[in-house]
Amino acid sequence: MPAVSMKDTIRQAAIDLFYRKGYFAASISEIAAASGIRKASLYHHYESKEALLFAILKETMDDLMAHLEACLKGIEEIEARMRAAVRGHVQFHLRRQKENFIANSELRGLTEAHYQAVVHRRDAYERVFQEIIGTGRRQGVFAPGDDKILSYAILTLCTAGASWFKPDGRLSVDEIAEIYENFIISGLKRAEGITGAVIADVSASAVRA
Amino acid sequence: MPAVSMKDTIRQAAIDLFYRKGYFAASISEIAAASGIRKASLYHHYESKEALLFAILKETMDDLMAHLEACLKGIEEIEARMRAAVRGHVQFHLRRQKENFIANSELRGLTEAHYQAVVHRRDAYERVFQEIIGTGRRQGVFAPGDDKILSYAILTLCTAGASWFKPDGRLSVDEIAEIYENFIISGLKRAEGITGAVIADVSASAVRA
DNA sequence: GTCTATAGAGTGATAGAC
DNA sequence: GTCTATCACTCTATAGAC
Repeated sequence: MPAVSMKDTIRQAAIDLFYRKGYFAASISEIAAASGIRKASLYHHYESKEALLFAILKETMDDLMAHLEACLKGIEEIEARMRAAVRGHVQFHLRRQKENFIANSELRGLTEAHYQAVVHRRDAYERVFQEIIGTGRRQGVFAPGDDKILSYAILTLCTAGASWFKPDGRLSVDEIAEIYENFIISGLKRAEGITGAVIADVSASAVRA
Repeated sequence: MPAVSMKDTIRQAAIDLFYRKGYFAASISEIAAASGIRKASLYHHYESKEALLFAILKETMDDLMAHLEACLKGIEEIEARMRAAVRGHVQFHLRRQKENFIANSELRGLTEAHYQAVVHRRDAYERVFQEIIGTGRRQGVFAPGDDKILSYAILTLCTAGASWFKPDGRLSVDEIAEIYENFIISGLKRAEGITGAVIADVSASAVRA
């Protein structure tokens, strides 16, 4: 068999184009051209443009979950679990930047059934984080708070790294992961002197409906 | 003059459709239909689809900056400034959810010149946060850290709220803003016992190139 | 300021030869 | 498994009547 199959070549070309131009702006012709074939030939490997998008998103979500489970395996202490989960999330998103970007921005291109399949996987992934946060809160390791909102906050914070990260930039994947780790653990534990007092609601005037 | 101009009606219809379907997936015909006119008539008000997108994004960015400046006006103490900035950012994003979502996801639809104009505005906005973080760090109020990365973290964290927030949901805008405020201030100050020690880099095996 | 009509290009997808 | 050719449709945008 060949080093890489045409199916994988198309996949990679699609990931690249969906990332750079967006799912709707990238055409089947372009993807085929980037793969070195004509557009009609592409339909031998994927039955539709949407099927190609779904194949990418499904595999990304499955790999993401597998990576998280591998990162958490054997770790019991709750702060260590949170650190490992954050580190794993950041690693995966920075190393597979394009796919993760697509997985977070192109869900609208999916059919209803495929959309549900991807969202169910995403929900299961988020639940792992919510469980760690809830356990830590009940153990008194983390400050009181809303598990769901905090999980969204943590996940999007790390995910966002993928949108500005440059592989040969100033900071390495692990350095960035460590910055996020410390920020998040501190945010969850709550620094001294945080009262939660509500300050004045400034200038709603500048905000329209 | 009319209560709302056709130009504004089109603007609102476009915001709604760009938000729900994405810029490329939403057509001029749909926007016109939602505005109660034919598509040819739309070109009397906006010279192209891209001009319509730019008008929305430019105004959103200008209003965002104006809102931040109003929130910070007269506040000197650094922690209070950070709280006010976060609160203002969350308020604006939750109250003008759709426009902000578009401003964060549809930049690829702009011409090069218009893209630059929006990005310059976004950079200026981010610099306000970086300045607060840097000042706080130098004053010793916040822990050592990377101003830029922390500013991206803070901004995307709050921005993300706009993607799951429901105006008549369980929590109000101000309650959400307060959760973020406390999380961020804690993250910046750093909780006790955070050493910054690097834990093992787990299972790069599950992550492909 | 809105309309009908249409230009001109590109889209996703299919038929059928090789 | 890739090709050429084409279908049926949609898209942004324009011309010109009213």
